[in-house]
Amino acid sequence: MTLEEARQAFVDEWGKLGAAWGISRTMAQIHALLLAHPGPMDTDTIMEKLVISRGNANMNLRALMDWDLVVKTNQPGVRREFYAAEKDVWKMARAIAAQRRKRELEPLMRVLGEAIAIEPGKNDDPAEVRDFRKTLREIQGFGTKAGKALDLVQRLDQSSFVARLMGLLKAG
Amino acid sequence: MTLEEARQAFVDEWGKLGAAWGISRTMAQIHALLLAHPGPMDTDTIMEKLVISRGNANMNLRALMDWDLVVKTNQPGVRREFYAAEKDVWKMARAIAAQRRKRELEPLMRVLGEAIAIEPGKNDDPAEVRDFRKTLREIQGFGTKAGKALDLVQRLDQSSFVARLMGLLKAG
DNA sequence: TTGTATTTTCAATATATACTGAAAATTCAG
DNA sequence: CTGAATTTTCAGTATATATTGAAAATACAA
Repeated sequence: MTLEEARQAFVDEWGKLGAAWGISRTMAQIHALLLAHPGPMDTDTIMEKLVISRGNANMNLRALMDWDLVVKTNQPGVRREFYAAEKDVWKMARAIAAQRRKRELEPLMRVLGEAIAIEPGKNDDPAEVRDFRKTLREIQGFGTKAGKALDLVQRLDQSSFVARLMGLLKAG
Repeated sequence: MTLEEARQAFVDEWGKLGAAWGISRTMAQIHALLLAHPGPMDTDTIMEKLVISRGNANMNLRALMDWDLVVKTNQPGVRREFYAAEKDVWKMARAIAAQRRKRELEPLMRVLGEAIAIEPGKNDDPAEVRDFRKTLREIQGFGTKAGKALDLVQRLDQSSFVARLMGLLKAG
């Protein structure tokens, strides 16, 4: 396996992983490509390596920047823009956690709150209402804990968090 | 907001959440429907509530059983099969964690191992190989820790795990 | 400025994914 | 067994999502 083949294998697998996590395959592949190369890369190189159109490359790069996973850089004297992935895995995880919290956890928690707060109509079976609320409260509790965990992840750095977590896990 | 409206809101939101996590919207909606009702439900009721075909309902119920999120039950004297969601949120989370570990983490770790173990060709820049391996090793390290955490989640019950995690997080 | 390299947008199109519906298979009470 | 109820399968179709490519907008060196 040469370097290029290994990179290709990584790009493919990262793309699959992205797809399984609701991120478009191409977006994950661009991310992997940038992760797998030492320096920043320009749009044409990305287009060529992944065999995708300029529009596609541009849109997905924008999405990656939106997720704070990729930043634009400039090379002195060169007009083109270059793109680089954040390579610190911990920062990467934090960026993803922050985004998913905002995009998914928060809307869910809002709906749970509203659904639990229903004023049941007189045709609603009180036992069913109780059951429904109970299930939703459980999910809400789980979500609250997940949110707190994500908050801490935002604040701690990798070494202290992971060290503590690992200590905890060994003790468990 | 009546009970039915609240259920509908929950089903919608859970469907969106599922879609964002790479689970088909309908699969997540069926799951939500079962979570939001006290007893098991038969295929026709699900079809009617979500306005979907029999084939669709059947396929997604099978997928949910595959994920260990839903079980078939029988009612004495009734031929039809009834379906019920696991409502314990912690068990639900464990089931999902176990599946995702197998489906996503394990294949990724295999590819990472293979890519790190490349025998670089003589045309491969040693510095690039070193960089590439460094990035992949970081991801591998992260994956290993995530896997260990998932292992523990499998073994501990909710109260002891969450209590320990919360203690940890407050201390951080 | 002006001209050109570069990025961005987006309607049209292609592709992937999900869904339907009816036929085939299965199950089970009688 | 028999046959009706029920589940399962899957080819065909619909829908959603991703991608292209070229025109428009933008940025910038001269």
